Amino acid sequence: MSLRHALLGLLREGPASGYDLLQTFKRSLHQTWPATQSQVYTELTKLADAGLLTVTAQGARGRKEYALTDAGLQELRRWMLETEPDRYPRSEALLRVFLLGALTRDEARDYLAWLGRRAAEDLEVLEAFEASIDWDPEDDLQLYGHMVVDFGKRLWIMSQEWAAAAIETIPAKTAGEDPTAGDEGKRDG
Amino acid sequence: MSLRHALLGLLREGPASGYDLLQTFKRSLHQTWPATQSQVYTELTKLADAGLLTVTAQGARGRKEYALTDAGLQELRRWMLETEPDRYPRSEALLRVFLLGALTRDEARDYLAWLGRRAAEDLEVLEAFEASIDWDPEDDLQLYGHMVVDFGKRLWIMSQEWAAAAIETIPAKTAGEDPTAGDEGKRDG
DNA sequence: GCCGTCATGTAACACGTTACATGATTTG
DNA sequence: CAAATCATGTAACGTGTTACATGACGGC
Repeated sequence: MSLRHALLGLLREGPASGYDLLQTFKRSLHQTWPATQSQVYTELTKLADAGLLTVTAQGARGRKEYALTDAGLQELRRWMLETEPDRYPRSEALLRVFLLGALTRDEARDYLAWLGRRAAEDLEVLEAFEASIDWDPEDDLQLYGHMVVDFGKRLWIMSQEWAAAAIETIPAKTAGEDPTAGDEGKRDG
Repeated sequence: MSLRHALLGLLREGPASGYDLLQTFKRSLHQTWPATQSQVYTELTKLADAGLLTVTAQGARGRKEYALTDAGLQELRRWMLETEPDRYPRSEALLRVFLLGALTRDEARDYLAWLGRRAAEDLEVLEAFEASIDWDPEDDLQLYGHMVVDFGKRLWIMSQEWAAAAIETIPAKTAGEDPTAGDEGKRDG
């Protein structure tokens, strides 16, 4: 149940509407914790019902501004300090590496090369983003946001190196390679 | 819908029961794609209904052995070749870094140090696992499994380096730091 | 005969995605 | 006045987790 706490965390910076929070998710949190419009509005209503947020203003077009309550801040801190984050992020890209036996070795090499290229693209995007901001270490959002960006950069660099090395470990063509033909690739025992 | 394809992929290696597949998930796939008992049995039934698997044997204690059908192999290859994996894995640990402003700077440093230690532990476990196996590059499961292990090792090494660097970027104590007291930490504009 | 492991299944609930539905305000 | 953007909400569905429920087989 992390979306709840992500919202509490963002509201710590000051009051905001569902729409505002949605923009924040799109702009800065999407690569770490994506959230849909539907989810955000529903969760805000629940959080307000639970007393962790309050509606502080009603603006034009039915806009509702939410603010963190004391109970909300306590709950956020409790979650941060007393619960452990999931140990392993679920990576679909890596699951596919595991299942690469379903493809020919050429197709497997292509997939790994593609992962490497995608990592390179993501790195470029992050570097451009990083360069566009004058990071102030006295501002919490920027201090910790920059850490997340740094993690991302290191991840994509590492991924490229890994993909290149992985391709090299695939043996050159041997006999009888055709995954569409069921089990014939493995004869041995 | 990746569990479906993970099961198809594992059954490519030969027929197996739900119980067998569950062991595989626990032993080798848990860090990449966790699956619960409930989920596996339910999904196997659905896959069989859809004709992507067939029951090839009924053993003792109601054991059912499933095998991949032609349609199943085709579906697996279609998924691997024609669909793209999610771009960003969802990391709760990283989300928390983003929200570290809710803690004091000392607490934030502790969290980052803890992440570093956890990465070190995970690296040790992986290295022990890697050393326990004599990886045969001609066996698909081992070839690609080893790639996943290598990715994990690089990830934990990178994570340790990142955590150490991140701690260094937190400025030494400044004035008025108390996250329990709402917004007072930020005065400025 | 008891315990551990093998073995499967279902029900309730939480979380996440997609699609639908509506309408006000601002800008050109 | 048309289009873009602001702004919220709900319904249906798919996926994932936890808990419950049951029972056979093998070894001691």
